[in-house]
Amino acid sequence: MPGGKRRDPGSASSLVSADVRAHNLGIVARYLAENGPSSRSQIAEGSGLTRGAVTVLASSLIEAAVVREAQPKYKAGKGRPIVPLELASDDVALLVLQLDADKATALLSSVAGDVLLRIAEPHGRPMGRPEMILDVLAATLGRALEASREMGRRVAELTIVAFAPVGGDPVEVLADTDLGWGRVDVVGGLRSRVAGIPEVVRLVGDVHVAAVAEQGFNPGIQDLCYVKSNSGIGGALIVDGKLVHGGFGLAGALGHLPVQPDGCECECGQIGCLVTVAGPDAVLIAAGMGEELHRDGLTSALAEFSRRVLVGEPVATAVWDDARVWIARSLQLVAVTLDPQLIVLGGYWSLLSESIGQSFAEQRKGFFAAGAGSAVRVVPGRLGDDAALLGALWQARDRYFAGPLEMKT
Amino acid sequence: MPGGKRRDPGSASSLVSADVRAHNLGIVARYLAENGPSSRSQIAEGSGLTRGAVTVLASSLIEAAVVREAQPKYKAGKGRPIVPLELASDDVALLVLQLDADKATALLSSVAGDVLLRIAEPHGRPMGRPEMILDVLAATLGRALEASREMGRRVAELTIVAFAPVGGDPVEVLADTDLGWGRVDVVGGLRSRVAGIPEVVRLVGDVHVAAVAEQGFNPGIQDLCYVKSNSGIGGALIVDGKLVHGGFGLAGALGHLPVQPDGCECECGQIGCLVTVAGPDAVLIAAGMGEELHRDGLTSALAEFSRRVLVGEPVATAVWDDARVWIARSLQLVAVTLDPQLIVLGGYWSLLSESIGQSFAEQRKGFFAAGAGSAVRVVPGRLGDDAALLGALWQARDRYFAGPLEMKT
DNA sequence: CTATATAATTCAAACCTTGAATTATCCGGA
DNA sequence: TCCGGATAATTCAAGGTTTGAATTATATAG
Repeated sequence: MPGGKRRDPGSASSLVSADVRAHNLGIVARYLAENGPSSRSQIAEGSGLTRGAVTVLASSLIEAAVVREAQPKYKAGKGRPIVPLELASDDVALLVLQLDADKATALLSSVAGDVLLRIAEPHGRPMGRPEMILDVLAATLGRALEASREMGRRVAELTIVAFAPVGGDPVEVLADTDLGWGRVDVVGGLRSRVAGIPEVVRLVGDVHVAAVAEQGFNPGIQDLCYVKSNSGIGGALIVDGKLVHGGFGLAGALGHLPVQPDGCECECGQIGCLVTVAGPDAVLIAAGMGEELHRDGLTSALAEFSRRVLVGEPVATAVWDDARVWIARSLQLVAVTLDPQLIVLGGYWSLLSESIGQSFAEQRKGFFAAGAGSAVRVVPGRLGDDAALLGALWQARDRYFAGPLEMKT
Repeated sequence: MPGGKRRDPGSASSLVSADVRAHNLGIVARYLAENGPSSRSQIAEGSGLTRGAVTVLASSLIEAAVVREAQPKYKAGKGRPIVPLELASDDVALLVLQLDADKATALLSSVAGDVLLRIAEPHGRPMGRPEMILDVLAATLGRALEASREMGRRVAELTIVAFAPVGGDPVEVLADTDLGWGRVDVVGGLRSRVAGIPEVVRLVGDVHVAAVAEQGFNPGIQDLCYVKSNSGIGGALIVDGKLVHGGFGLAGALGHLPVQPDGCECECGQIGCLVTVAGPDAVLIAAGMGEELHRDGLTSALAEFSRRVLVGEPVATAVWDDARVWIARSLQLVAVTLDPQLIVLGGYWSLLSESIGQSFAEQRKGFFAAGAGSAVRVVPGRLGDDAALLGALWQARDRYFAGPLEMKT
């Protein structure tokens, strides 16, 4: 029985008929996921497949209960009416679990993208204590799994959105230096706390999947740099349409870009990291907002800081005018290195993106000004806080459709 | 007649039997290119294809004269003797043309990788004059094409290795800012000077293809940063095994990384570019070697400078100790951004790679020291001045074998 | 009620690889 | 000289796949 053959993913591997079929099945399923209910002819038209082929492929998908025929909509045309196909998989769900500084969020979705359940559970636990954090995650996860069970849906895949870069092994370990977690086996820790966790579990960085989501909202963009500031400063890179992980999973950690050669020491050990000059704590302290920070928490304090800058409050403005120059310098360092088409700002920077864009333009003014390289744009993220959840969901959906029939076994 | 169908390369395209065959033909051809003459069984073993399939595929390739049966070597084993298959294509050649500051080089090669001809033509023309440079290139190209004709070989593909980043359009235009070329239609200029230029012409950056070559010599490395200094400072990035071009073709231009915030103005318009503090001219002038530079040329002067540093000559050493810190800082900026597995130093930096590595280690000492990210290594390039030529040749060969039968039409 | 138009299906044909069986070729020993 | 053993290469039926034309299905319009 071919098709289940394992191959070395590094070198070019031989192809076989079954691979063709799997690929084309994926095309049909993804077409439905992206374009909503569609007739077989529409799919054929839009995908380049033949109508006959689509018929056969659709039959397989229907038999596997991945797709079903929907109610024929009221129609206008002349000929035989359309029979819309839509994603079925009513017994399957995708689950995304995200941990923030102040809450844990669970998002349960159908493979078609419909949100089935959203839990946002506030917690007051200190982020620096892995065991307590895992308890919080486990509780939320348990509720989501239970809800899924009640709906009669099997969770095909669990994605855990981590608040920091994911270490070398992309599924097992979370290595966070900012919080001093070292290496923690998140998945193992959750398994020992909650029963019924699906086999397929992925651990992804929040900025990474957020970058994926923002790319999806900017059609045609293949090279993108996403930078976000909330708790700390994080970043992720998309090159040639694909997320960059780097050799050890740390690509895009722009918060620790040593931008200021004669700066002060960062807790990471380097000199003049971007976080030391433009990180949220540094900015709030410099703006004399330490009190708000302790009283209202980071997110509120940053929102208030942004407000003050936007209305032109002198102290905040002065602080920000200093900080955004360093941010712009960092962006230019990345821009020179990678030559992206787009730089997307997330977190509270999205509120202040215009001023960052100004600094960036000044910083970049000279650089090959006559060449095409000056076409890079700086824009605020369009998805706000949901970017990471959405990106994780899209990734999960894409993986699900990569082999729609294999996952049904 | 399917197979010739054009598809949208952006989105996922449907697959068909013919694609399977084309893919597997490519596997067989590439296997022979990489491993030399091999029997059908060896190919089957090494590629994952069935012996039966290899037989059929080989027949097609033999019929198309891409492959032929070689002389059966004297054998040791017991059973039926091996019939080695080797790449034929005796009527085809690949041509690479490279322009340096002091010479133009043409490399004519069989698709199997055998060098058929190598011309190195010194020229004293000023690099800043496109028309004169094109004359030089045209002369060398003409000689190479003529030689190929005499050998009875059709040049399937011409690759021009440019000494600077290639602009947005990856085949037509060379945009060099360091030399003030602006945008020059290199291919058009050559076509108007020389007859018989093949249809397929690619224009690539020297550091880009050099990076490809160095990656090939470091098996298993998928994320690599190649940095070279000779005339100026250039760099190229390989991410997930693939060369990065960036949105506008300028990725990896590390010479213009603004590493020194309070530095002096660069001719590119920015402040504190790496070239201003560690570029070849800056270093030679600071070391009091301006005279050697004018008398012996850049390459000789840099070789002499390297020698002085290696023997510990005080002035050169002092200059270098200052420069390599900035180089190391730049490398760390890239390392944080991209998290590569390997940083390869080319040009005269390869001679001084150890000292650069030292500075880099110090620079990096604190950074996530406990994490996996500290595993990046800095090594000298192994291929010297031929790296670019070799890389260009490998790329051309790979492209040739991507569709061995299509190219025979 | 008929003509028309569009959607979906069917089916022979062509293409691919698989995997077992068969043939080819050489070595070593009796 | 002859024969068994071993390995290489080929052959061939079988089972996938898509294609493309022909066919069937089902609506609307007049």
